Amino acid sequence: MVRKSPKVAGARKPNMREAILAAAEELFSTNGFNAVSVRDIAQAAGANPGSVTYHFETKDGLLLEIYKRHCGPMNLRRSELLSAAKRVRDLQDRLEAIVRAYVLPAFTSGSDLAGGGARFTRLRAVMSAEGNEVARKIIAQTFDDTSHAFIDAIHESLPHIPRNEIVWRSHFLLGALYYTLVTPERVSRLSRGSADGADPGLAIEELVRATVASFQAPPSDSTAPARRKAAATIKNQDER
Amino acid sequence: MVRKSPKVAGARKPNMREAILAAAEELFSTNGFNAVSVRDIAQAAGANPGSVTYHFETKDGLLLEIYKRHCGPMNLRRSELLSAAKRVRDLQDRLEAIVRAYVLPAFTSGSDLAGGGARFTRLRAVMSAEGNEVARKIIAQTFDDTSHAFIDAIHESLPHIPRNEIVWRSHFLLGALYYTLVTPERVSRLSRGSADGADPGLAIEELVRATVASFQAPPSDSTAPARRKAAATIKNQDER
DNA sequence: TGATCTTTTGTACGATAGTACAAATATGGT
DNA sequence: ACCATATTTGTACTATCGTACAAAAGATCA
Repeated sequence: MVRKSPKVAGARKPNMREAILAAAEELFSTNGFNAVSVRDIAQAAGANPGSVTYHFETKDGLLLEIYKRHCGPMNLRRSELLSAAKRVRDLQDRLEAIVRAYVLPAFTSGSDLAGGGARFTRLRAVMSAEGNEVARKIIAQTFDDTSHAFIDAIHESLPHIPRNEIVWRSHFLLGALYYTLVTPERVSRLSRGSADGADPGLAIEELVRATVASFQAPPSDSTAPARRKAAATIKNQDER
Repeated sequence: MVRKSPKVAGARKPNMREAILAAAEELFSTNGFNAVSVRDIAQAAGANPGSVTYHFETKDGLLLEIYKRHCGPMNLRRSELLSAAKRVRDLQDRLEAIVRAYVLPAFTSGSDLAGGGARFTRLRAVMSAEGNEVARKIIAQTFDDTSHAFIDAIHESLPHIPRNEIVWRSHFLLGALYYTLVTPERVSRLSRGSADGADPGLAIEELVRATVASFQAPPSDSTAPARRKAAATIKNQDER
């Protein structure tokens, strides 16, 4: 008897299903959904186009499976890191730990898939930019809980900042995160080669540092009655 | 006689070329390049598919023309606002003015095209996510000068921050900007309806506020020899 | 008005898309 | 060895893609 297991036969042979998933992930995340054909994916995976249909039925089904594969592990990792971060005493350090707990799983692998973290996050970035419907549904279902948990945790470490401000700023964090994964070479180009946009460690540190500071900014509404002047001057110029 | 003017006949008749450009802009910026067919564009513009070929030769040519149409005005506007911002005396206020000069033209119109600013910025976001080649070339040629000008200006108002840090943080700014235009409804959803992600005025204020704070964050390198401890603890946990 | 040029229309062609499906092959239990 | 099942292959169908191009329609000016 000993574990025959009709599916996922342990390891030995190259698993076509996995190869297709990996190829699709890579191609979708760099070229977008519509620019990649099922034939492209099959070729990259060393498979036959029919195999894709066999394993995933449709192209949408393939995308859906990629999401299902990654969402669980990544959110689990985030929960673990968030729990640990919440136990940090010092409020400043706790905030940084929370932000790091959000950012880190997006760059590194959320499961045993090699390098899958950054690739999957890049995929999510591209799908959200393309307004992909399949992705939109999954994302709202799967990530909103996590997002709320992080927003609440950040809010607790910054009680004087209104929750809406936290929402905005965590939205900006996600945008920065996505963009860094989608266009890392732009950083290298603009910094004249002295910084590598594709270096995950560096990107994480920079992103965490900047984001923590942004969360700590004073709220926009009904505060700082002074100061306003110079900014208002410029603003009037802006709008003719 | 009285103004016949072969092109751009003043107003009266609907200008097909403009209609096609507008339709393409809208469709590309919401669905991506590859998901939109020339026929879709023609239909949305009330034109014949052949007209698109006549005016722009190819689909790529149409995209190129959209970029040419907007890049000049938007960069001009940014230059004007940047010049004004640089004249602000107070360093803190100047930084805010510079950031605003960068953000504002991306939301509001850079020329007389109605509401074109946000739409075109959204288009750039989507194209960059899809790795579109036509866009990539134009962007590097057209926007890098502007980006450097802003980075330098910010650097001058924050002399103690290394230039590379400014590059990273302005990169994050652009990512946040893009993402806000691409997925505004996410803000509304997460803030439980009490904030409208699609409100440009609100988005600009929040973005400027958060970004200014992020620029002012202390540099990551070789600073703050204390503090490090708690963060390092969490980090070790992260990496197993 | 008639001649000339610009713009729009209608249609068609070859390429490629997603997917279906039967045949071929590999696999694992008996 | 045999069978049943799982997987892979090869191929074909239909739809739609970007684009070309000739004909129709509209505009401009002598």
